[in-house]
Amino acid sequence: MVAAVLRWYADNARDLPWRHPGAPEEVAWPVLVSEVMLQQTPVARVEPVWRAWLERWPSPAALAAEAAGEAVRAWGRLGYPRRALRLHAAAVAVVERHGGRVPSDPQALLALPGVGSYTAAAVGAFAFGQRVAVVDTNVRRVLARAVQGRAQPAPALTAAETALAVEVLPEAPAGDSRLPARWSVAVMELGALVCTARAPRCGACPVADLCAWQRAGAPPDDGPARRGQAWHGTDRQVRGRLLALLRDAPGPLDGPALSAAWDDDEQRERCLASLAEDGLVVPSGGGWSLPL
DNA sequence: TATTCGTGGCA
DNA sequence: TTGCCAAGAAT
Repeated sequence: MVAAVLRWYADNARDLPWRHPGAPEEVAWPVLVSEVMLQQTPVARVEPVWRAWLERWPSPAALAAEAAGEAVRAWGRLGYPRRALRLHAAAVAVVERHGGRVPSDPQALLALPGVGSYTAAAVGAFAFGQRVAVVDTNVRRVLARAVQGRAQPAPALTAAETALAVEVLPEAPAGDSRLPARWSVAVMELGALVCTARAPRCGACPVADLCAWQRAGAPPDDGPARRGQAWHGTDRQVRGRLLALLRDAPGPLDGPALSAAWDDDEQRERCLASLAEDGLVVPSGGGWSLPL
């Protein structure tokens, strides 16, 4: 399976800018930025924001020197804007705790704001070439099908899935220390381009012949139905509208200006309060602004 | 462990 | 058109 997937990746990998090779100290920050932006966000929407972000803040120190609100503004419409705040906080932590260099130590990475088990592993593998299991939704889906014979992975990451990812992670042969990391990105790419959630292109899959799910006749998902994310009328929608107004405004906005975001006064105020609690907005001159 | 947290494209 | 889903993290 390893050789087939690696061959497929060599021929089919997308040319994504954060994958361009380089010394760890050169690529660690770009990789970290990409991984945080890619959390729950499609590649196509990340790429232009990532380019502008790194042009403006080519190092953690550059970002750390700016107001957090500028990060929120530059985040644009990527969604989950708390990630922008956390990435800014991570830059500050990198400067304060690691001399401005993104750490390679897994525990140090995990300790950074906005960096969880996936992102820490991804930075370790893709920036530093470490042999660590990178378990994202793509990897989980590919392994669920190819190895476990299931249509979809469990609703939440389980210890068994992590153990399986560790089990299939290849050793680095002599002279190719980065092969385990390449395996991880290859499986992710396979999940993103071929072994997709909805309509997998099994005819184009390099491991279709040994896929447990295919061999079982591609049975439908037998797990519990996933509950969709509500949107219309939710606090998320209201928070999104409020923040959109503030992103597009040069300075603070007062109550009347923000009332344009949502008619329901009670819900609007509640959401404003929750945004303030998250640090995404701060009181400013009787109104509100992005954090300073 | 289950929820919460944006946004927009696509089937 | 509506629901699904996209390189998760924090609580």
